Amino acid sequence: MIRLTKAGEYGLRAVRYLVENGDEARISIGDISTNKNIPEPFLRKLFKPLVQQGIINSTRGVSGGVRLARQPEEITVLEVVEALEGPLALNECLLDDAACEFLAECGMHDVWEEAQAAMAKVLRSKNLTDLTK
Amino acid sequence: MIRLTKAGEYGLRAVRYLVENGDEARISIGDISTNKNIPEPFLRKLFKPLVQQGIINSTRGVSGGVRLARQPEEITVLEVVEALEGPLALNECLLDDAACEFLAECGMHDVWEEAQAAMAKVLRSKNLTDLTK
DNA sequence: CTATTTGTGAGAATATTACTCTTAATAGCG
DNA sequence: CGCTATTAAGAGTAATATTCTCACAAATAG
Repeated sequence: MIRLTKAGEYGLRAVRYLVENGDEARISIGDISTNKNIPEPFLRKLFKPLVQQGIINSTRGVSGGVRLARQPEEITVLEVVEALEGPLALNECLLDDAACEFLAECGMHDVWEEAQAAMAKVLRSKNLTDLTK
Repeated sequence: MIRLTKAGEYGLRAVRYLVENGDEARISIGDISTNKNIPEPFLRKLFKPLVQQGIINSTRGVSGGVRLARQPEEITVLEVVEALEGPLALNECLLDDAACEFLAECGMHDVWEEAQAAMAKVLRSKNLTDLTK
């Protein structure tokens, strides 16, 4: 179906919330969940890859929470999407040549590659401040 | 995960087979299935939307089968992909505004729209003869 | 120590994808 | 005309991925 999943949708929504409320030191995942209408335990999971990817910074305990690890201008939308959804790959063969049993005579491989590059270019050209406009 | 499904993969493969074997009047789905290594009953189902969309022409009975309904140069890859996978929509909000509960303040909508347009442009610029190169 | 907040693992519910089996139409032949 | 072989069409089922929940563990400020 070639569509963003809830993981991407929710994750982006949460990150945008952090961009807009970046003044405050740290924001709890519970807050984000309430304000952005995202199931809390699910959202909690989504932060794991964002932290691993160096996009988000988290601390536990009282007055802990999450915040952007870098300036929003320095984080591209592509980066966030790939952290949440895995590497962009419109077709499996773009990730792993072995996945295509007809690679040599495929014909589609190059088309997908070109389409994906066009899409990636757009997502890479936007940073997190672009989302608040 | 934002990825093509087997429906798109198999369907495109089948259509390409028709482009390459267009000389013969009609080709049975069983033939395509054997030659392109696609589960037959599943492939059968994929032809329904292709026929409805006016991409493929089918007749039942002895010496029946399927063939392209138009010249391959006049069929774009986008058309085939959309017949098989449904309309291109990287996010649900691009299909139906009501799907987004935060539309007014979304910020992502325009980004997805732009990314999708870039991708669609590539897929629209390719026709079926491009797949045989 | 205690209240608070993130982290983790197992797994249930739901949606999507992939596949199979049965039914209907068609052409050709006797 | 009616039977039969052949082929597409449609209904129904199984497998897989996604989404979400729950229970508990680990860290931290005060």
